[in-house]
Amino acid sequence: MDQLTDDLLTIQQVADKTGLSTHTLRYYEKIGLIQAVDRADNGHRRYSPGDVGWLDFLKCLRSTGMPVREVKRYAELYEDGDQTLAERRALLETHRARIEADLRELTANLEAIKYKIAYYRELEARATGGEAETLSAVSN
Amino acid sequence: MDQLTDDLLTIQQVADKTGLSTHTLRYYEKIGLIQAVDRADNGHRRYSPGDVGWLDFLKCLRSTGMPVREVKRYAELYEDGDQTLAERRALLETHRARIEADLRELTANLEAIKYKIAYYRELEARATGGEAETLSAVSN
DNA sequence: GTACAACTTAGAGTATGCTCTAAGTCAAGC
DNA sequence: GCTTGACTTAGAGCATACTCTAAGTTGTAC
Repeated sequence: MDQLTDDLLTIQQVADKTGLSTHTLRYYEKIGLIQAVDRADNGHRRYSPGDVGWLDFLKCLRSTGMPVREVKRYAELYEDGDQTLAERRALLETHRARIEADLRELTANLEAIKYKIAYYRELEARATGGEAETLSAVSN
Repeated sequence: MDQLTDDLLTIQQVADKTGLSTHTLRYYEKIGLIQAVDRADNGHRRYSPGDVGWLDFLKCLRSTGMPVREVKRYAELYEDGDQTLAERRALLETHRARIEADLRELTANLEAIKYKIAYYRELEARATGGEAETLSAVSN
């Protein structure tokens, strides 16, 4: 059970490769995030390189916060072929805008946290005897 | 019920100001993310400017993905006074590193999505008759 | 004095996304 | 021929974080 014909992978191999658990891989298939995967004669899943590519992109969408139902919509559009290209692109562009907004917010909040860290550092320095420049007050 | 003495705010005013729902404000207090808020004679909450400042920072921590239990830990340390400064700072620095990692991942995934969008754009252009440069293949 | 709106509580319910369990099949190695 | 390990299924369970409900109190406005 090591070298399969073609480049077909077992569910465990795909789990190792993608970082998704075998549970999650079956779950994603069940809810339609990935189309029915081919089976070996014994009923075991055999993932094609295309399946793995899709899973990689799916992971990218999920880890950037696209909700499962939207990934599912995207997957459905994909199955409907080329006539859905524009709609798929629109979906991705909406998501892209969301990510860019998230990045801006995350960056701004990061600055606030860095500022607080600097403030704490100053308080600690003062507590251990040193005298320092004063950052404008930020409590808590 | 408009102008209260001092700068104390009702729960609704704080909700409007912070964007957290009144439900969430009570929930946060119940689970210890914010210490017991002062009460008016009738038992209604009266939020001080300090409470609001803490809620703002709390929001910053939560929206950057710090888990509730960790925010709670931070809140507890804060209540224990100055001797917890170093620990609080350590907590924030760990969180900061997490945010920076998230930013890197988000940025990388954004690039992949932008690339896919560009690929779709090219396919669409080709479909409507135009001939274009070929981006190296990315399916799905 | 009664309607109304804003608040109070404890605790139940919901949304999202997995994650795990139980029972069973199957092929390979000893 | 029996153990072992990887797989299969349906469906239950769990983690996180709210979000809402029901029943009750209070204070002002008419």
